[in-house]
This record gives sequence, structure tokens and C-alpha cells, in this order.
Amino acid sequence: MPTIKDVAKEASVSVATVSYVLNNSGSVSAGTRQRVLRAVEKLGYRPSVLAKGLQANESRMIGYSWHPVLPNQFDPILDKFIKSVADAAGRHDYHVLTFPCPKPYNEISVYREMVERDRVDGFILSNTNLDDRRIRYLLDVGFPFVAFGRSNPEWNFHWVDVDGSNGVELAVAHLLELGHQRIACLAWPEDSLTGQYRLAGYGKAMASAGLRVDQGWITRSQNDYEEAYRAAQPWLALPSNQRPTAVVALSDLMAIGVMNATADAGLEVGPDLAVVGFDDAPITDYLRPPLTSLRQPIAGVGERLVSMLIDLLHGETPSPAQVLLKPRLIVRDSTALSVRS
Amino acid sequence: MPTIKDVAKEASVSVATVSYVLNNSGSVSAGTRQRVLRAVEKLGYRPSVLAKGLQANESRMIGYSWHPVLPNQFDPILDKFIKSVADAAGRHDYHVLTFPCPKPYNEISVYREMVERDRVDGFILSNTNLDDRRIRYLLDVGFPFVAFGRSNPEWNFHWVDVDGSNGVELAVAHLLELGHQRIACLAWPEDSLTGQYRLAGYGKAMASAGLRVDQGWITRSQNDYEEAYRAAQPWLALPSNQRPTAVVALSDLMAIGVMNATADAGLEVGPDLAVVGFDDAPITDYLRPPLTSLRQPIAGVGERLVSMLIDLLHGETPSPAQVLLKPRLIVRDSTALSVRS
DNA sequence: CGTCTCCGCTTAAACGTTTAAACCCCGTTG
DNA sequence: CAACGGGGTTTAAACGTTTAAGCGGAGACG
Repeated sequence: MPTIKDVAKEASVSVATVSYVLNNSGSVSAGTRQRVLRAVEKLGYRPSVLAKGLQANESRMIGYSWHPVLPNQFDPILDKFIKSVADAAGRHDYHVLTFPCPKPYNEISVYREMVERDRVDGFILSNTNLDDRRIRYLLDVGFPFVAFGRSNPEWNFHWVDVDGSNGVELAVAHLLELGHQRIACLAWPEDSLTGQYRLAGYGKAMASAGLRVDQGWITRSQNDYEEAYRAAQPWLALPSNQRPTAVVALSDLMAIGVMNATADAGLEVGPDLAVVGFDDAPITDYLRPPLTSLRQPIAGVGERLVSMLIDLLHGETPSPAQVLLKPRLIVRDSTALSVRS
Repeated sequence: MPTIKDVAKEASVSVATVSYVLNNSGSVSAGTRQRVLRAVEKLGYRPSVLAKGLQANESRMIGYSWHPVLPNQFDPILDKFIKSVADAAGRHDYHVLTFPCPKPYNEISVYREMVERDRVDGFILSNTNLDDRRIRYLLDVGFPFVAFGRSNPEWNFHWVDVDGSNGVELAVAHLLELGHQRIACLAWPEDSLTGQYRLAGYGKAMASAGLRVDQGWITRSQNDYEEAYRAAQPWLALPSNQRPTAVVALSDLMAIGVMNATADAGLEVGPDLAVVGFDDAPITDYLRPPLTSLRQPIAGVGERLVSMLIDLLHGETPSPAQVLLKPRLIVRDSTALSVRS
């Protein structure tokens, strides 16, 4: 690979001049500039990103860590998310370094390693939770990062999130419009922050419709198919005049559990029990019936996150400091009142 | 961040000595070694990976490019694959740089950029095809890489692949064992190399069972739900004594299309038409009925690829140069002869 | 007692950039 | 006409490492 020295020799100038030409700094005469550019062209020179980085003390890398996906779960938006981040980063001449997270979930040692060895210039976090140790650490050491998801509200950091509360409100509103009154919610364990937001939307929508929420209509379950399946059974066993006529599940995975439990109970998803999921996994369209679900604007999230982080890396303060994007309800037949022929 | 100079000062030695201690090279007295290590500890020093890289002319990065997933498709193993690669790489002190591929599929400009600017030490390719331009380019410039998937058989490079032919053979064998004779195959377009291998397994298994293959039993379709759905309809419209009793689809996505077409034709998946998919997507377990599918040993693939690439980076020749791993048939109810109660 | 060898350490060059500072030349300006 | 200013270029230091080469000193050996 040719270096800047080779170019300098070829163009009969000093390396400094070559550097000035390439960075449009300093003052270089038109003639010299031409000679240099021709030499660059001829030799096919590309500046070494390593040397540049050492000099500027930056790696032009953004770190993103894989969080472990539990055996029976799937994360339907993970790959879209990372891809959108990589896309957006590329447009700013940054790249994404994806590293695995070790077992103990919020372990920060890997992050520390990346920070202290100058592997990355900043991080993008996802799957944040309340009192996230990673966020705490990065705030403490003052290292640039942005997060997909919120955390401890007392911490001041930059994030983008999808408004889960609004999403579930949309779902409930849609169900209300169809005439449903007994609407249940299959929620997540209390320690899930995202779960709290989404569940809040349920409460809000029901309250503003003036509907009393039967406590039996809220069931909590891990984000797990089997558990969701079992969680739905008590509802399905109720006499038809007490049974919920609709369920909002906080994830597509759980919604599928509810759908299958419904079918196995001899009832029909849609007419007997409307089901709404969350995430709009690629599979939703192909389920029987296709699953109504909330689509997160993932590409937008990646885009915003990256531009916020780039701002931070340039020493600017991103504005706004926090962004809450709205999901979109994709209506399919799992909330249809009658079976489509 | 403390540098090696700070450590040297703290330990009252030269930077060279510090370096020798840290790399276990040169000869250093026990006392000095202790002093240096204490200084390292005290200052919390970590060598800069950039400076090291510049010196050694390596980035300790492995490049992997996202290939575009078409709108209505999904790649059920992509995230598992990248994660396994990142895991394996981490164990060798390498990291994975994931970069987006531009529109025109096999475009090599991004790869060239990475190569010429020393962004990565080697590549891992996936979704290879016959006469893959990326492989051709990397072979031409002699840049280290390994591929998940085969390509032009005349090119000599290192790859790991899952034996799609064997996979489909397993599927057909399973169907034969259940007594099926009229077994159809929903294949991919002819230009798909992976599709060719998988289809070959079908032919082989049928031949070795001494069964004639009706040409109507092989239908080609893009890897697309809708197209698979439509492709299955002619089969389903046949009188029951001519209709295939089983279908092997080359992907889960297409298998789902076949399943839904079957149900819509008023037939029952399993008893009336056994269906087998390929990939064992996370969703297969939750379909109705659950889909029998071929599971690729993805973690193993990532592992082998990385260790082969590391060999190459160390100037060693990986042995064996090519690895063909066997998939495993996961039997579920989509190939059950009777409906499970 | 001189020479050789080896140990333990330091000096300095090198990796490929950027950039502050110095330098030279030429045209203004007081 | 001397001093100044500025455009165009070079020199050299710096970024944080590694490593070949050099260099004292001590022990071994003739």
C-alpha cells in the first residue's frame, strides 16, 4: 500500500503539502495541488485510518454490544436496528464495532476495555433498563454514548425511544373503536422499564375511555411463548360473558402464545378474541390470522441515535437531548370482527 | 488515559522495558518486572490498540458486511451468525466491524475501501454465490478472508458451509420413512448456488429410494412468502391420488407459504400434506402445526470461520481448507401423520 | 589480566499521519 | 530602501507503540 511519503516523492513535494491538499487546509498553489492529486490518483493512495486515528486520537468506531437473546425468545428488530445504525454511521464515515456481551447481563468490563484502549469513540446502547450499570459507568467516566431506550429518569443522558405507552394506547383505541370493552393486557414483569411504559399506555387508554379495569385483565409474564400461552388460559376459561374479548400483548412472541392458546381452547382469534402484538416482527403477516401489531420506526431510531452521537463526538450538544418516536399500528386480521372469507 | 511513557516514568525505567515486560519479550530482571507491573496497576494503564495497530500494521478487526434483506423476507439466522462470529473473534482478541453493503449487491467498492485503508485485517463473507465478485476481488488482491458458503468450484479459498444437500436428504429420508412417496420440492431459482446444493439432495434421496420424480413436483420460487403460497396451489388442486403428500421447501419462509396455502385449500398440514422447512427459524416452534425444519449449526460455523481466518492472519494455512457441516432435522408436527390431540 | 559472552537495560528509529513553526521569496508599504 | 506581510512550501515534532541496536557491567575462560 502506498503511503503519504510515496505520494510526496511522486509529486516532488513534502508530505506536509500532500496532507494539506488532502485535507483542504493550509495554502497550496493550484499547480502543486494538481500534481499532488495526480500522484494520489496514479498510486491509488488512501490514507491509513490507523495513523490518522493515532494522530487525532480517535478510532472512528461506534461500539454496539450484542445482548444475549434467551434460548426460546427472538428479537425481531435487532438486525434491522444494527443495520440502520451501520448505515447511518457509514454516512458520517464512522463504522460500527459489534462486540459480544459476557454472561452477567449488565457487565461493564467489556465497555471499560473498549473505552480505555481507545477501541471506539462512543457507544450506542440498547435494551437499557432502570439503573443500567453501563449508563452509570459511562456517565461516571464521561464517555460519549447514546441509548435506544430510557433508564433512571434522574440521569441526564441522550436517548431515543419508541413511545410504548402511546403504542399501546393506539392498540386499545383501535379495539375500543371496534366495540371491545373487556380488554386484557399481557404485560411484562414489573422490573422491565419498557414494560412499565407500555402497560401505562393500557391504563391510560382504558381510563380515558371511562372503562374500569378488572385486575384479572392484567397478567404479567416473561417474554416467553410458553409462559404467555399459559397466562392466556385463565382468560379463555371464563364464561363468554366475562371473558375478555381482546388482548394486547407487549410483544409479538407473547401475542403468538395467546393466539395459539385461543385456537387450542376452541375459540377463534379475531371474532372471539382480538389479539394485538408489539414489534411487527416479519412473521406477523404470515400467521393465521395475520397479527395486528405495533411497528417501531427502527430505521428512524438508528438514524437519530447516530446523528446524536456524532454531535456528541464533535463536542456539540444534540438537540433535542431526548427523542420519543411514535410507533404505528399495523392492523391485520387478528383484530377483525369476522372471519374473512 | 495514561500512556506507556507515564508507566515508564512511574517505574523509573525506559518505555522499552515497559513494553518488554508487557509482551513477555526481551530479558527483564524480576525486580524491574515487579516495579513495572505495579506502575501499570497503579495507573490503570492499557496499551492503545491504535498505536499497537499502526506499529504492527494490523487493526485486529474482522470485517463483515450486512447484505440487504429484501422487504418481505427475513433472515432467521443472521443475528445468531454474527453473534457467534463476534464471540469467537473476541476469544482471539479480535473484533468485528459490521458495515453495510451498498445497493448493487456484489459491489466491491466498500470492501476495497476497507482493504486499502487498513480498516480490517480480514473478512468473513456470507451469502456467497457462484462467481461472487467479492471473492474474486479478494483473491486477486490476496487479502485474507473466509466465507460462509461456497462459490465457483475452480476458485481455491477457505470456506465453511452447511451441507444443504445432506439436509434435504435427511428431510426426504424422514418423509420416506413415514411412508410418503409423492414428495415435492419447492426450490429456489436456478441461479442460487445454495439452492442448487439443496435441490441436489432432493434428487439424490429420491433416486436412492428408487422413486421416479415427476417433473411437476419440482417448482422454483423466489425466497418469498407470497410466491411460495402461489407455487403450492397447483399441487393442492390435484386430485388426492396424484397430489404430493409431502413438500420439502428450501426455506422456512417458503414452508410457511405452503402451510398456509394448504390450510386455505381445506387440507390439513401433516396428515394431508407434510411440510419441511429449512433454517429452523425461532418461529417454527410456534406455528400451527409446528414446522419440521433443518437446523444449521450456526454457532459452529461462526467458530470454525473465525479460527480459520485467524490462522490465515497468522500466516498459517488452515486445515482443513474447507469444512462442510451437517444440519440436523428437527422433527415437529408438520410432518406428523395424524393430528395430535 | 585481557577478552568474550551474556544479561539487563536504554537509545532511537520506525509505523503513517497531522500540524505548528520556520523558512524563503516576492511584493507592499512607510 | 529597509522593514514588513503573506503566500507557498518544508522541517520537525507529535500521537503511542514495538524492536533492532547499542552499551555498560559482571562473570567465565583462556
